[in-house]
Amino acid sequence: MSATLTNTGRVLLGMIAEGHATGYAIKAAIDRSTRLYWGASIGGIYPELRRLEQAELVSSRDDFRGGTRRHAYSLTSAGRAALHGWLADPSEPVLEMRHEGLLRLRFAGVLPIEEQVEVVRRMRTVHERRLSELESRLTTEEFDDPLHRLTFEFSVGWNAWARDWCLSAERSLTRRGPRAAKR
Amino acid sequence: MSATLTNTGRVLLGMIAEGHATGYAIKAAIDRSTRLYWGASIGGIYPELRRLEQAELVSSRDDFRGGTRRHAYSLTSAGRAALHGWLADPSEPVLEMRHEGLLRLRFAGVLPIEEQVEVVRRMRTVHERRLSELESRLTTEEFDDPLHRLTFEFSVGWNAWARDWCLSAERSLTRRGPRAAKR
DNA sequence: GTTGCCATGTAAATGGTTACATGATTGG
DNA sequence: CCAATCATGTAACCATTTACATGGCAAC
Repeated sequence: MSATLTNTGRVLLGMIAEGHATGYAIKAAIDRSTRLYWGASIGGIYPELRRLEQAELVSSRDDFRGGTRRHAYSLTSAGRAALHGWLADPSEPVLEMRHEGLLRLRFAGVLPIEEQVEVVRRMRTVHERRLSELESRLTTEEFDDPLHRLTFEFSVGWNAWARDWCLSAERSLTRRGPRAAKR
Repeated sequence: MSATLTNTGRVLLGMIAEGHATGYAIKAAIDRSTRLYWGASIGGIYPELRRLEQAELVSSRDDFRGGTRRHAYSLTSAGRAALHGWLADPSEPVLEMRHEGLLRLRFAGVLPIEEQVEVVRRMRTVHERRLSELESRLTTEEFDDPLHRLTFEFSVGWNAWARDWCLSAERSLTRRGPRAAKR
């Protein structure tokens, strides 16, 4: 039974397809790329790899590096099929966001207007920090895969857009003026 | 002890501050506004309300509507202080995304180029669907609170930006041409 | 009289993060 | 020889989602 492939499992399949063979290497690859829009933490990766192996979507061979035993995973044909099936799946993909900065702004009405602007400013710095980190990586890192680069650029663009939105929100809040307090 | 205020708890405080008194009404208000950037589901709301009450951040009085008992919550002064403290908190706010469309695109390299474009197209329709839903609500619904409107407009803008990004990604993938297959 | 909404609640399962533990290898 | 990195793993915990269950009220 192909049964239930978890979302973390799908990332693993994709990463293994790209040639990242060990749990450790996969984790590093996730941190370099999908973490921005789909995270996975090390504590969940190893058990999930074993589950995938049990489901026969991946196979592993022991690969000794000196005395260190590591598991080198590769896709089975069922795994390749599962990956393709997921990519071509016409069902609505998950899209959700947890944006505490926006959430704070949503409730900032209880604060005086100057502090409301501060809330947006702090929201902006989050996006700016992300943006400058990503932009510097864009120049220093190599992007082997064109789709890795493309999705990376999505993150750059979205953070830039959000920063600009914050700037314009700050202006519109300030324009309302420090004395035009919300009731 | 003010101790640990969970993120769901914070949304509840904010909603109660706005005058949404019952768990049910709070849930409805969340669905109308913060769901886009901070969800909470009904199963978690009632227990969390009781936890907040135990922590003395909110107080409830029984409010009978005929034979239906409902709990009308309001903020205590400690609750108001906790809300203000959170809003003014200079620490880095949470910002994360789960974007399956992007994730699929990240791994779409295993597919032929025409199907890669399809992956982006499906990602675009997600944003388009959201966008048209939000835009229609923008004209029909009333936005009592200006910050409710502002954060709502953020979601509109972000989905529009993402749709445009998809369109340009589709063009750049198509330009690469159906014969320039990825290695 | 029945459908749909208001209203509250619990239990189980899910999915994930964090922290801890271990140990080998590599490079300075 | 020490620190950093490679490598795997487990246990505890956490928040949240889903499903189920109950029942009154309002409108048609």
